[in-house]
Amino acid sequence: MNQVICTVDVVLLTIRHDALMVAVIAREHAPFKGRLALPGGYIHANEDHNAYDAAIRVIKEKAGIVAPYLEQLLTFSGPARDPRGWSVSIAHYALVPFDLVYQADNDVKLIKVDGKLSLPFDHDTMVQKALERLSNKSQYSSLPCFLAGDMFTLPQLQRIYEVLMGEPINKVTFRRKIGEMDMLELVEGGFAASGAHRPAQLYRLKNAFRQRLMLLERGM
Amino acid sequence: MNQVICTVDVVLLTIRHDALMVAVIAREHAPFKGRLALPGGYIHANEDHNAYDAAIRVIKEKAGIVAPYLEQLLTFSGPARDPRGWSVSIAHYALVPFDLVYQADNDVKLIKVDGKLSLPFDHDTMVQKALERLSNKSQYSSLPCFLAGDMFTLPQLQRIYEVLMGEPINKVTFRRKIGEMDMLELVEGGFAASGAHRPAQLYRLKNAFRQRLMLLERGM
DNA sequence: TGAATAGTGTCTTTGAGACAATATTGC
DNA sequence: GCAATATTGTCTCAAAGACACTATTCA
Repeated sequence: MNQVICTVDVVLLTIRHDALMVAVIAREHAPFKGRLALPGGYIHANEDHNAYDAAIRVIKEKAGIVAPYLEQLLTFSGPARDPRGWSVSIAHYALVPFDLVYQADNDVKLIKVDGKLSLPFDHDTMVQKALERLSNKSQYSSLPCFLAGDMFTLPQLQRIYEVLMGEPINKVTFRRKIGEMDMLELVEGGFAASGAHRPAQLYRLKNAFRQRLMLLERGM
Repeated sequence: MNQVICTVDVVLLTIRHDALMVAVIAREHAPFKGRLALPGGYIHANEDHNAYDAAIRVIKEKAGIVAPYLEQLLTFSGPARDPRGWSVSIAHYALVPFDLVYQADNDVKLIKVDGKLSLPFDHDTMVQKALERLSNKSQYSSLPCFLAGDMFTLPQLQRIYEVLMGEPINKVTFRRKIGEMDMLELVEGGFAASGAHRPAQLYRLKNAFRQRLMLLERGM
């Protein structure tokens, strides 16, 4: 009556060339052995403090990194989503700067999220729900900063916001909002030169905002 | 290694005399037998289609009603939250008009949520998270309508919004927003007389909005 | 008629977006 | 200087809130 399989899955997202990418790995075991799927695994009751810790462990084991941002997404459940039987998967989503995924020693493949994914289980739905959550939260928080690297320019950050929200933002408004949030500090003497034009000032997140989200009263 | 207990819990909320109340029931079995706690129970793998259906079943069994609004909240997990062992509880929250809870034949008790609750397990946290979610969603959606009855006046609805959001709303702005959402229809000849003053017009939700939320671009 | 709440009109203030002017770089 | 992008100033327009006026009921 309570034969329920308990797992966690992680929708690990990053951004590259103005495109959102999701991390997938070839499955080592049945079911769907060899197929590309979201990183995931059983909850280890003897080892994990809770599902969040299980997700941290999965990211570390499968992608070799510690994600700057990780949040519980939704829990998927039912008799048919996993051929092994009635199952529960506590889905999470993680945001990681591209360099962090790329430099790590892992077998992760990155797939653009705008095409058809055709992942096994209900992983397509998980990705879709993660994108919805991300799109919503980006409108009224500092969440997108976790996809930028340690240092970034305001035009770069604006492009990230635009990719996540799926629509252009007014430049003046964007800078006003970022100013209101008061979460960035200027990198002294740091400029990003990228061609025959004025270089952009580099910024970094203030320490206080590396651990928590800044919320906006009114959205972007 | 995968000895995990799987349950669902429901934060069933209603509003009475401008105060938010949560439904609790005396526990029939150990642990915490006799203590007031959120309605919940094991997932029945042979019977439930998924966790959402399990929550519907729990509400029906324990409170004798079908909630107009039900949504998955968060999943709570860990070795210590339930004395029976490493457990997962998929928490949901439900919104129900007061009359529906009150008329039903059940053993539900309603407690104001503003005092200290001291519920067993991590149920206090569940209630707190439900209130946060409710407060957030109320700012930019029609969610509070599910706490009103079949018919209601605009002043009544405004008071519900104010209770959920925890702050007063400008009357003119409120009516402008409700008008924009275009989700209410006037009840012909329906007025709520309540004393020595002009009676208020009764409205009801248009049919299309009984099943889905209306979202606002900018919040209340 | 007076008190009380419902409902509406309108003015003021605030904030978002448009536009454009200035700044800095490599060629 | 010219092209290209960064950064900032300012004007315009739309939305939110304040205020007040009218409407309707019962005592």
